[in-house]
Amino acid sequence: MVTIKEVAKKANVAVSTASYALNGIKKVSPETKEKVLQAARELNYRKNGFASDLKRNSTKTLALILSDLSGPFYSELIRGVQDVATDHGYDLIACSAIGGENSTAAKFLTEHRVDGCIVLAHNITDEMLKNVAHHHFPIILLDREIEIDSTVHVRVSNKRGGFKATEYLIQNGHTDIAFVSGPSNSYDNKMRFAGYQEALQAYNIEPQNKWVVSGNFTREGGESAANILAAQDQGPTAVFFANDEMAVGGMEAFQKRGISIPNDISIIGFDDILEAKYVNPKLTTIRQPKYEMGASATHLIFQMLKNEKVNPIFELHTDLIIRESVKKL
Amino acid sequence: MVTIKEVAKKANVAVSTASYALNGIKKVSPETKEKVLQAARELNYRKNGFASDLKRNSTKTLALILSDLSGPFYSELIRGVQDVATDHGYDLIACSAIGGENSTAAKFLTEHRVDGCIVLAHNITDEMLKNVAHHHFPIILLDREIEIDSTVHVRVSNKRGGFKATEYLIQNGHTDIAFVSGPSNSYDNKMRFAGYQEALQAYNIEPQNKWVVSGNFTREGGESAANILAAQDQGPTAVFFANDEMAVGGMEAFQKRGISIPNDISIIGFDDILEAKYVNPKLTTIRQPKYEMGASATHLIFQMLKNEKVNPIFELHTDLIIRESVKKL
DNA sequence: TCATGATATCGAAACGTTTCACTATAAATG
DNA sequence: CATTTATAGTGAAACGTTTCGATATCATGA
Repeated sequence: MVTIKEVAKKANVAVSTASYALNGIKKVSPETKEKVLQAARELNYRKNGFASDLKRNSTKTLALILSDLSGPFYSELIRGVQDVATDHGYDLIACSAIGGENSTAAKFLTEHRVDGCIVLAHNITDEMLKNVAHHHFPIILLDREIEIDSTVHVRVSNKRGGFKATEYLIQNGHTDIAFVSGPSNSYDNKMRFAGYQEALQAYNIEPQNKWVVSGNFTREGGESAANILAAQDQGPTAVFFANDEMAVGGMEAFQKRGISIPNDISIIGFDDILEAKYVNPKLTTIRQPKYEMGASATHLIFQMLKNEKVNPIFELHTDLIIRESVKKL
Repeated sequence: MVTIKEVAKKANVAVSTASYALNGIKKVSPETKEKVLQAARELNYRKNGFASDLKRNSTKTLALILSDLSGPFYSELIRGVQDVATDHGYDLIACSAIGGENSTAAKFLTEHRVDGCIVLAHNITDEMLKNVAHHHFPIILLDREIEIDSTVHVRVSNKRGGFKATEYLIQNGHTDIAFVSGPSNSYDNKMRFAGYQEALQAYNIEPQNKWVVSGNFTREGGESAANILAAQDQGPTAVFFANDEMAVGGMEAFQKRGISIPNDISIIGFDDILEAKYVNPKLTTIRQPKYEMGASATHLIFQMLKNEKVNPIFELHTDLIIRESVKKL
């Protein structure tokens, strides 16, 4: 491994001069600069990033912590993060939280390996975040409930979104509305369900326990939830799936049983994933501003890095996207 | 930022002792160890990862370099990488090559910030890889052509796959077979096309230029390619899309024009993406062993890190997955 | 009792940078 | 000409760890 010392020696200058030259600092004359760069080229010098980060005490890198690198995840959200980070001249890496305490995520979270983190991972414990959060290390939390000092939440108005979805079904004449829920430890899911309940109540519709079934936010979960609903003798006329992934699975399952959408049953989802407009019929859903979530989160990090005070909660709103999967009764 | 020095002072030991204690090295008595850990806990000490990497001269992390973090990309491949890396006690980070020379990827590639790299990104130039490759820094290349010393390629037998796909159509009685190609700078695409041509020749079918159209590996590209083909007065009876993404778009476009699959036209894809079995009709395609690609790539890295000699090319094979989108004529 | 070895601890050097405080030279000022 | 100022370059300290070699303590057994 060739170091800056060797470059300096080859160029016949002090290592400080070499460093200035390599970093393009004006203090050095054009000739010596060229001499140094030439030497570096000849030796194929590559700087050691750690050494430099260590000295500079800053990495100019942000980490995006995901439950699992191998997705599926919101690519638009990532694009939002990426764009803003790049704008600020920062690098972005993504790492996985699989393995909890021993995960890569944990390593990056605890060992000062980045200047800030965006956490979108259920498998990082609140405990761990508490231990690691402090004023000089900005952490942005997505889809979480707990309050931690010096930590910021970016959220979407899930409850209002759940309300809107349900209300839309009601306005189309439905009263027998099922809810297919995600994992019970998801904050998003909890809020969407709350919105559903609130809408039923607002319109004086009696909630039916048999119509809330669990689907775990996965396509397969959606399928089995649909099967459960379809098997009931007194089934619902509309289903609100707590995310699109489940809705897509559910539609598939209904159709396989010869149940037509939206003629026999209406479907609404949540998220507006890419696929939503490619399924048949196209899925009516609640859109989350995913790009904006990523971008806002990242903006917040930079504000925190500049020691500006920021509001501990940042909420974005949702939109109803009307397509073809809901029929007026 | 509390350092190991402060921990040592608080525990009344030398910093070396503190280091031994914190790293769980036997040399230190149980009592002092506890004393140190206690002090560390009280001070909320977090080690500085760089300093430690710098000294140890190893990071125990691998980087996966992707064209764009915000996908779409092969999650199974990533899972393969992840699993093997974890098995070896290594961490994995993903970074984006957007921005070329100034990308995060470039930074990780050049600045010794990881112990090895897997590159799945067209936007990293061959030039750059050449500059950075050397014996102590394992780099595995996916979907690339160039030969660089001390660099290893993991490939899939794209050509045989392209051959198989085309042959399957031929065996089903098709002779008028279109090819929808990906970007011309993709090695994968080039080989799949070569397989297509070879199969036509093997069965004495005259290739038709008007039936090879370009779709850029994207869904939209697939749609427009399908539209071009559908507009021809003498259209093909079967289409081989060079990847599934395009095939899905193409199917949508055909169906929108009232052309039924597979009754009016047969479709075959390449990749076997998750969606392939969810579209209607289910897509017949060539499966790439994506998990195995990731896993093999990572295994190769570890062999290289152990200074074992490895073959510069590692090829995996493809399988024909028969579903519903091809009809026997 | 005295050498022997094991055990626990310590001090200091090292990893490869960056940057501060300085010096030497040359140019500019009055 | 004497003095200031700007410029180009240097040496050394520092960043926070790990680890080598040395030392001190103490029990062991001949």
